[in-house]
Amino acid sequence: MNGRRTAKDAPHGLNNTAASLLGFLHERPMTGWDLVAAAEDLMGDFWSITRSQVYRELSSMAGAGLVEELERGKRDRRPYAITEAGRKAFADWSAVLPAEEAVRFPLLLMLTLGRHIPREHLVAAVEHHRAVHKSRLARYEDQFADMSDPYAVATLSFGIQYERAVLAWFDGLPEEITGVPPKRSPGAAGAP
Amino acid sequence: MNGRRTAKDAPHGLNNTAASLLGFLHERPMTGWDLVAAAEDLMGDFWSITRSQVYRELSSMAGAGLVEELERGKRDRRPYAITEAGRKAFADWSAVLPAEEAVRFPLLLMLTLGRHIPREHLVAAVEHHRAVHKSRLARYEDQFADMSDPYAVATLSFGIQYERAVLAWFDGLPEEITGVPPKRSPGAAGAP
DNA sequence: CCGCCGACAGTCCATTGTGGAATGTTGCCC
DNA sequence: GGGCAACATTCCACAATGGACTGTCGGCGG
Repeated sequence: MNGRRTAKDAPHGLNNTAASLLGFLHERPMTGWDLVAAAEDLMGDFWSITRSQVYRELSSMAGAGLVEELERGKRDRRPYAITEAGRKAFADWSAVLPAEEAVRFPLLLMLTLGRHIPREHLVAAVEHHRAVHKSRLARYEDQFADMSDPYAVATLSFGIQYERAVLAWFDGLPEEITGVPPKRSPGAAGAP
Repeated sequence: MNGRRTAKDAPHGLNNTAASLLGFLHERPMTGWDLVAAAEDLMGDFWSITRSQVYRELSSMAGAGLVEELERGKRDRRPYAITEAGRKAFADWSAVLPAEEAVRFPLLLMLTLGRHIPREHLVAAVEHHRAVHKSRLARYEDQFADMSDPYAVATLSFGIQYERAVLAWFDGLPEEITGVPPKRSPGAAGAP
């Protein structure tokens, strides 16, 4: 086919979560707790890592020599530093094309099956989500003000564009689903 | 067998995957294979179910009496029909507000860590994804033509809006990442 | 008529990811 | 000096994924 490298034959052996940890550890040594906080802060809604996963990956990477455990601190605090092998593995990972995104949207599932669901439930679900997305967009636009790092801005911009698209989509939903006529034309296919 | 209350004994006891299967089975009896195909076809990129998961849920729901196994057909084909209890469980599920969507976007992870990644890798990743999204958008717009069911249209519209947003976002990415100046203003914060 | 290839159908398993409960520690406020 | 909130890790059950594996059948070339 195209001979492109995919995650399958990758020589680094990292999953995305492990790679993200190594990425953050480039800045400074951190504990699992710190790493969860950093990821939550920087990528919050479009990438998620969980405590359990983080600690699991850290100890497995420690075993593989990609990170090393530093002196324990207060409260059993256990910082890890990246090693040379870790930098190498991260560099290898970064050379591989990232996989396509996965979107799991239960509301869409519900709408797809909408034919078999009472209208009032559909309406309630849509209204709920509309509110959630509205407030997320507001939050992102707020954050956008004090941002300068172009990499952080890129991620945040994605969030803003995404939320705007979702909101526009809500506005174009047909009366069968929302109970009220669309605010805009279904908008999806026609010109903007 | 402990007395603990888990998701399984919740009012409806369905996870989203199980619920989606019951939803499809409202139309007609289907096999696991058919169900995977139906889900793939209708919700493809924004909801995914896997074979393993489907067969597991089917046999567990058969045990719970939510579906019943019909006569085996050729090639071990094993259709399931929804039961009254299944309809009830689905109705209960449909009354609950769907959870928020989860977006896992490895490219965003890569960009967030972009500071530690050679520019050429970032550029390659972005270009690759741009192509993927461009062709997905084209595919959706094609499909849009022969669609009448408003529920299917709603899902497809989401796809179209989403892909357009992603493409616009690509166009606004800064030179640090793409290697070329943005085609549009970063667009995220300013007025449309 | 036979052999075999490719699409169909289901099973199994390792790994990854999620969510929450349980446990312990420490700083700090009253 | 007691108690509470925030910090930090561990453990576990369950959900979801993806690929390998097995078997079945339909149709086509020889």
